[in-house]
Amino acid sequence: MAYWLMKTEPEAFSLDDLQARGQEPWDGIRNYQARNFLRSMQPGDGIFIYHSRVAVPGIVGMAEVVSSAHPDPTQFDPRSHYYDSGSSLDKPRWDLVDVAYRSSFTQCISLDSLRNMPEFADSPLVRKGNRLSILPITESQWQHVLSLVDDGRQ
DNA sequence: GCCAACGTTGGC
DNA sequence: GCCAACGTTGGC
Repeated sequence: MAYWLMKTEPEAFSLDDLQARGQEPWDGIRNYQARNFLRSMQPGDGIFIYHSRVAVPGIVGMAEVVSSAHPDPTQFDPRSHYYDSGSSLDKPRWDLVDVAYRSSFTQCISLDSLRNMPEFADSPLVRKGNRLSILPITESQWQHVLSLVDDGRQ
């Protein structure tokens, strides 16, 4: 059992969209470090969903990994924005996992507040210029955020 | 919308 | 294998 944080731009795909669909293949990851994290995910792992490129970026709710990593089909589709001509069916370069909606926080745990939590002092999440869209969350980070939303979780 | 920070690409 | 140029991310 491990914990992760996944960023999304709500304008493209929000936590509400995930809630509406129930479950979604998390495609389009095109960064090797993020892909390697995808590959180490297991069904049952917890996920914080983070909204980026908004007025108040932060953790907005929770999801769960419901599949292990498998090839991202968009890499093979020339019409896809995520097409990768350097990838092939027998040697796929990019993977995805399926993600299921779990809950929405009544209140966003903002990046600003995360910066003030000792638990997140060493997290790449709060480092300037960080561009990792998937990153591991420690047990203490997970528990701490949960403790802040315990009475506010929907 | 701007732009700093970063990862990737490709010429050499 | 270096590194400039480029494209993208994401806070602001």
